[in-house]
Amino acid sequence: METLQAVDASDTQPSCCSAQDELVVGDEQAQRLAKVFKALGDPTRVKLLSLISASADAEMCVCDLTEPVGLSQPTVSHHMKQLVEAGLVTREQRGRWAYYSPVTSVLTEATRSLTA
Amino acid sequence: METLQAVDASDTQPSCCSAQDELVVGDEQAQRLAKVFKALGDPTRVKLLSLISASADAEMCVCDLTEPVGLSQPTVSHHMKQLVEAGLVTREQRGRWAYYSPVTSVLTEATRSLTA
DNA sequence: TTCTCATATCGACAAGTGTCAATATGTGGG
DNA sequence: CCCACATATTGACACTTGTCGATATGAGAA
Repeated sequence: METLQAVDASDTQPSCCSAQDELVVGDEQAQRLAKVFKALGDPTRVKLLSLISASADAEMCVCDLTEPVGLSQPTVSHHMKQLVEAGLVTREQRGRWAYYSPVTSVLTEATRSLTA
Repeated sequence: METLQAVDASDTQPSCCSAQDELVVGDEQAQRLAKVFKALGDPTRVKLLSLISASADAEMCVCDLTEPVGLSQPTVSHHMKQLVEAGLVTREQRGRWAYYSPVTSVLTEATRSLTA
């Protein structure tokens, strides 16, 4: 099984203040940023992240997400995995349920890397 | 030929203050947001947008973009078209050259729609 | 008009993606 | 232990996407 290499916020702009400070993003950073944006390049995943962020305690399990998006449980699980791998949400197993929480900093930092 | 329906900034969060104010994005908004993020879901397009934004006058033609990304001219032209259709850049024909300028508000507003 | 050059479009191909049904994994309860 | 249930993985399928070479379009120059 491969490790889920999540992208944390600080990793989104790694060499922002290094000696070789370039205005243009490098190859590696472009790939990391694209990974984040790509995870939100599907309407279903946009809706899923929105649902999680809008929930009262910003936590939801898959069972709560399946019905709003109108897709099968395996499909929702698949989408959530991509959001986790992009670092946009975190997954916590509690009992039989998996709870997801948003990590807003990843998206805001990625956006800042392209608009600064 | 189909029209290039670009997404402008104000259209990114249309019903933000309407009577039926929902915290969760609707189907149409999810599609519009996904279209913006999807355009940045490729490392090449991330780099292209970064190149344009970093240029002195924030303007570049295709001929200047082909070499930095190391791809063929048709491929760069194809990527630029997607950025234009997503509303992330604008295209202006001046003489024989096509100049592209960044529209940062589209990305920032899209991000705000998911992090507010 | 004709030539040149910058860009866009077309056609084709390999690779990736979203979706589901079926199945596997793992967690708590009895 | 075995059962029930929530979630993840697998296999398969249609569809999309990134890329290129070849060609078309369009704008200035001669």
